[in-house]
Amino acid sequence: MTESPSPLRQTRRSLPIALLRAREVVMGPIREMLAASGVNEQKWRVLRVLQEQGPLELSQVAEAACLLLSSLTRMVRPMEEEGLIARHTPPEDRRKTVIRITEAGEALIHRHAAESAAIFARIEAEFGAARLEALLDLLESLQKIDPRPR
Amino acid sequence: MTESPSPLRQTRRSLPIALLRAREVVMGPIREMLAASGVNEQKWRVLRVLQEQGPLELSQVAEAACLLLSSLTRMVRPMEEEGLIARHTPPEDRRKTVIRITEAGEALIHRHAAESAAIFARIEAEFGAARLEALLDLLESLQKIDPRPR
DNA sequence: CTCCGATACTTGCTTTGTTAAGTATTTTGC
DNA sequence: GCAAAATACTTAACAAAGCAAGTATCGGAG
Repeated sequence: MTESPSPLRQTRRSLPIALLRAREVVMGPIREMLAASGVNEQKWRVLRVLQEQGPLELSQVAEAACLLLSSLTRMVRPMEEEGLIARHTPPEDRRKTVIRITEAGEALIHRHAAESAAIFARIEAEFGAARLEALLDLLESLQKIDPRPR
Repeated sequence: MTESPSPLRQTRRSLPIALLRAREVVMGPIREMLAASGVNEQKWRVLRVLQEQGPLELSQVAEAACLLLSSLTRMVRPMEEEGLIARHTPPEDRRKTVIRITEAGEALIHRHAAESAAIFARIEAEFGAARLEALLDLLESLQKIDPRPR
């Protein structure tokens, strides 16, 4: 096989693909852990946001949990029925919906707190705390750029 | 607002969220660009893989483009009908399906090559070439770890 | 007070992600 | 050879992502 494919073989490293794969590595074990409780990654993110930041409007939750508002809307009813969150409409602006985490929701988070911490500890140990910090710094500042040409 | 929410406000930086947001920053403009041609991000990834690596078996494409095989299977027929790729079954192993990019597919890539390059050039310029390299290195080595506890 | 544009969600529709099962071909072990 | 295991997809079914369009409030200009 002389293997000199006509395509230019640019094989430049791809940032989009690297981000996808990294996400898989990190979230795979988390998803696995959550499967036992019947919550998925998105519900987990919503609960974490509510637990860390207190009651929020749907738009704020969507922003913080990296979800589209429409996706969140569809998650809210099931999560309320499962007793994980509670919602109310503030009388001063009835367009809004504010949700908060319930005790059952907090309990669910605490049930997984140890394992979740173990997963991230493992990542930190395998990867190195310093490199993890560096990665987070880079990712954070990447978010600040405006990639639109012109 | 005294703002001292009862939840512990751990506000630890979250690797999963950071990866999600970074992906949005990078892929947002690409998706926008592709919308005009009626191809989505996944088809774009498949075409790029084929263009860079030449004809491949479905499994190999799925691996390279970060898709599940079942997702790829579903995309292949429409992409073939749109004339972007061609498929054939190698006689020496008729379980396999090999796909390659067509001229129309290459044309589509070339139509967007300039804009795509501009987007990544913009990212590189805003973010810094050295930091981009560092980020890619970190992401690449993150993929190599095994995050399962124990 | 009333109409108009902006907000904050909601819904509908299509495509994808994910899992699990199913089908068609090889390959292997006796 | 030949049944059993492995490989390489396919299909089915259902939750979730994304996008566009629709609904209910609100805030303001006249």
